[in-house]
Amino acid sequence: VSSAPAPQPTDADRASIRLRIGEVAEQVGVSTRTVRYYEQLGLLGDVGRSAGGTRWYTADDVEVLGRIRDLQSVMGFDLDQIRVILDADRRIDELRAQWVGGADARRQQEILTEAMAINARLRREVAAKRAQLDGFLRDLDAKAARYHEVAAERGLDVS
Amino acid sequence: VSSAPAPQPTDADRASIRLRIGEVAEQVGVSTRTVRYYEQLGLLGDVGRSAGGTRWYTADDVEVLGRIRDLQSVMGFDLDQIRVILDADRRIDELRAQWVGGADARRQQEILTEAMAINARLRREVAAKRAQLDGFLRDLDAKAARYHEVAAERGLDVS
DNA sequence: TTGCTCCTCACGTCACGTGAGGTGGC
DNA sequence: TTGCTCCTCACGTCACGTGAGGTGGC
Repeated sequence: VSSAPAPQPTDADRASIRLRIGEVAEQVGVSTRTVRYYEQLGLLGDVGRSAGGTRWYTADDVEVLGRIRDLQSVMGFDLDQIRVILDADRRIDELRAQWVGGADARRQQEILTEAMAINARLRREVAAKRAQLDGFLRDLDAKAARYHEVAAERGLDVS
Repeated sequence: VSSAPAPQPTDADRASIRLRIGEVAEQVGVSTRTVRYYEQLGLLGDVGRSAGGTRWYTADDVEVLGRIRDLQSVMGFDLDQIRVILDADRRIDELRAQWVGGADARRQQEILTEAMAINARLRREVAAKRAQLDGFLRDLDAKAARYHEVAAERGLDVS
């Protein structure tokens, strides 16, 4: 952990960064088995390999893995649902790359509309989950209050 | 769905209510297989049976099943972690029942202290999860804003 | 050259899903 | 008595965990 400010990686850096599976697994907080499993399911696209067979990962791969982990642990989605979201992400990146190419405007609109719909649906689901958590929090606070009452009634020391 | 106000069940009602597995499963929103699995793991205590072998559930059972489902779907806990919380719940209920009995004050204090500790830990975990969800929500809003920008730049209609 | 990390099977586990084949209860 | 629900195996699935046995790379 350096105290110097982390240098912002340029696009060239992002593409040239080459991490081994153990490094990305630790950065993302999953096991190497998990990283290989996601590749097997096709969630990571094409993963680079050295001549000897060792996998090499880029900064983009790390970002995707972090996104999978978030969608899984925070929202509880299964890998099929996550695949849909990742696919939309990728199509949007593609669209962004075609910015100069001036591709079919009709197709661009389709992709953008779909991405916005997925984003909006996700937002609703996250908001609903937040509401559930708030209810949970209120229950816990009510319970804590009751515990304190009982302790006071019985003269128990639970400071 | 009746429009009349639901009568509050008395303690006697709660104990005498007898539901079959399909009814409780539907009320809680899980499968009958899941209800049997939780019983097999010992999360439900002793479940009643008719002479023919059919399981009978009380209102208390429905409450426990709902709690399991919440702890699982909202917080993402596994069944071993949930077992710890349910056990604490049960010890607290026991303590409440011993109110008149005037049991060992030292033991009561132990139980109450443990329940409060579990409650406090749970509260911290729920609050942390809420913070994660808030971060997620901000990301989604930023993304939606970018989509709208891109659409405006390119003159796409994504109303 | 020595370790540490990587590789590919392949079986195990958790939390159920999903029939198969048979009995129970309003 | 007729259905619909319940019962118990038991195999399947998803998302990995966990060795076994062997090779790779600074």
